[in-house]
Amino acid sequence: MFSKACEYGIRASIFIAEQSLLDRKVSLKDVAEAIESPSAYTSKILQRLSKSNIINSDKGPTGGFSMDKSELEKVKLSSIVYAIDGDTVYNGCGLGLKRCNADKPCPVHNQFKVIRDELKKMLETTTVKTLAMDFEKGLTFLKR
Amino acid sequence: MFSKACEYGIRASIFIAEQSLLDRKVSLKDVAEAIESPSAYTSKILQRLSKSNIINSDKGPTGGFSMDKSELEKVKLSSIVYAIDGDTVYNGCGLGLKRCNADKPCPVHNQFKVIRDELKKMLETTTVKTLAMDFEKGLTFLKR
DNA sequence: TTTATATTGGATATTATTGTCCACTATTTA
DNA sequence: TAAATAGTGGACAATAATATCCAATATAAA
Repeated sequence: MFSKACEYGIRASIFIAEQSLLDRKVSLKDVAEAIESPSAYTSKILQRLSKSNIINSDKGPTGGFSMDKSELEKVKLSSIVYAIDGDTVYNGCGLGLKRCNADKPCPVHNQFKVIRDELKKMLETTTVKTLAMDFEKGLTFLKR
Repeated sequence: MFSKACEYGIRASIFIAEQSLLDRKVSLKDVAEAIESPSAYTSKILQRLSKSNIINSDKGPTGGFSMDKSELEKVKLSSIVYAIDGDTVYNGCGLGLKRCNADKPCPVHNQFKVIRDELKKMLETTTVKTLAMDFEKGLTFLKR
């Protein structure tokens, strides 16, 4: 569904959000351990999220990654997916055609449209804050 | 969503099915041209579909690929996807966790379950025959 | 202002996927 | 039985995705 980079990105964001709700900045190492991901690779992903203004990053001692508590409910899963995987999830043809659309549809265009629209709606309505709160309560998990 | 191999596999099956409905066997070259895919790579994919008994293949002159007209409505998209991509579409965790399930769910487990179940249902109820008939009518396209 | 710490950015390595090449086998027809 | 045709299987090549390494930069605190 998503690239591995995007999966790490979502998991990392949820962890950073959860820690930010507790007023804690986290280091790259913290993130990589929390979501069980290769840290150097995770670093690249966090850079992209930072450049897309989804997370904050601060250098130096006392530095680390964080998210603004006040803006947390504005961050939807769709923003993260878009920042890392672009819009292929929404616009890419299910059968890989370059110019597949309602006028010149691939054989599964309509069937996929239903699924895709559902997915889009879900990503656009799910906030990182909600996911972070569930994670904080121990209801969900970010590794294994 | 699916691997490129799987996309080619689905497109190839629809083309072979359509031609079989017209009682025509098709060559590898025919398939590759019809779906605009690299023919040597397509060959490998057709081999897998053949081994999974989704398509027939005959060697020698007058040989080629075909599907049994009488069994065409029994062939669902799900069989093709399973033959090429396995069950990751259904069972893989949306965030890449190895042991994600209802008991120990990832943060988006439930949200994804809804989408995934829809997708599964769609793949299991869509027959290649229907898709081939729409394609035959010129309603859908397999390349570009 | 020096030191320690943490992210950044670029180069590089590894792995999986996608794609190619070619000799071989099976089969039909002449 | 020879020749032509079409798929098969194995090795190999190219590309993209994933992952690593390390020097550079920024910054806080001593």
